[in-house]
Amino acid sequence: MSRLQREVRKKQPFASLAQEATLNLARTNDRIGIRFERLFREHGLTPSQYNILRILRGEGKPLPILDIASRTVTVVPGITGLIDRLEKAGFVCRRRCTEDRRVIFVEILAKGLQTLNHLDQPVLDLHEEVLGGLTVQDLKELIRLLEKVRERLEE
Amino acid sequence: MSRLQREVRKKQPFASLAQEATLNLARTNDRIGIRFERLFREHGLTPSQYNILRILRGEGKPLPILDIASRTVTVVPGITGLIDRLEKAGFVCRRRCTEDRRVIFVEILAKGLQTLNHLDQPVLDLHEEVLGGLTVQDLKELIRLLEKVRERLEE
DNA sequence: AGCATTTAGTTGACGTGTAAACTATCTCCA
DNA sequence: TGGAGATAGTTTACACGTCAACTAAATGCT
Repeated sequence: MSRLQREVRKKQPFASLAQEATLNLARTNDRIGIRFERLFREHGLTPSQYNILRILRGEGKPLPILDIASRTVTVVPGITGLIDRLEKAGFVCRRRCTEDRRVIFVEILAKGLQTLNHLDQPVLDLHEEVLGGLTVQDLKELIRLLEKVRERLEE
Repeated sequence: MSRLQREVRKKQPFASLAQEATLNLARTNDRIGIRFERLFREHGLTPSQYNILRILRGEGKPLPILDIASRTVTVVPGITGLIDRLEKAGFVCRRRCTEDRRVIFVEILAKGLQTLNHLDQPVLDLHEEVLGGLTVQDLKELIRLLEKVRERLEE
């Protein structure tokens, strides 16, 4: 009986290897996500919010809202509230573009940058920790397999 | 430049292999999830709802609400609304236990069973499809690696 | 018996993801 | 120049996950 089978208290073995792999993937991702969520929450951020701040810092200059959305999994309408909350908390601000009054730039503020800086090392550490069970060979193999899966999913 | 790096339009290479693997995991899981979500939606179900129906069918008899919750990732309060919606849609019904009036059994109804039956083959097929890029060896390796990761996360 | 504690489940508040409909602005072209 | 269509972003409605606080019923201890 596999580890996963025990975890979900399943009585029947899996119908297929593919199914076992898919469920394993979901569960593992879930566990890892929980760890990061906790870390971000200590600094007043959710994973989505952290992600947006990372994008803004990485870009180095204000970005239109839809540009941000296109770089995340977040679908367009969700981004509005996300920016709202980041703005209310003082991490970013909105700035309407003067040439094209439809577009709104989002700029990361000092508080946002500071929070990211504090998080940098812990985030790196957590990445190492959650995958600490794997050797470098394992990691490379895992990455190879995951990219192989996505090759057919991203068409 | 890796596939993932291109996908997220990241300018810097990844800070570590572990980070690259974690993000790959998240993204792959996401893509797969979207496919299943679509399939379930065609039958009026969300992934969480489908999961609950599967648990009920697998058990073969009504289950107390908290027993269901403990078998899912769903945290207790979330289960209430989930059962509410399943009940309103006619997939399950609530039945109060007579010996212990605190517990409420959830029973899967004919409509729920029929819907699951219609989904069985498509679900199997989709599992095969999303992981169709991998050989049997790949699949076993992927499962091995994921379980290795979780070993240290489930403590 | 009687009161504190535990257990089962719900409610409410909030953050997020998704889809459809909407507003405001811009562009293009007849 | 003026109106059709495209584009940027918001609003609304709903499903879900999470936390904290709550109700109701059972248990257990004295």
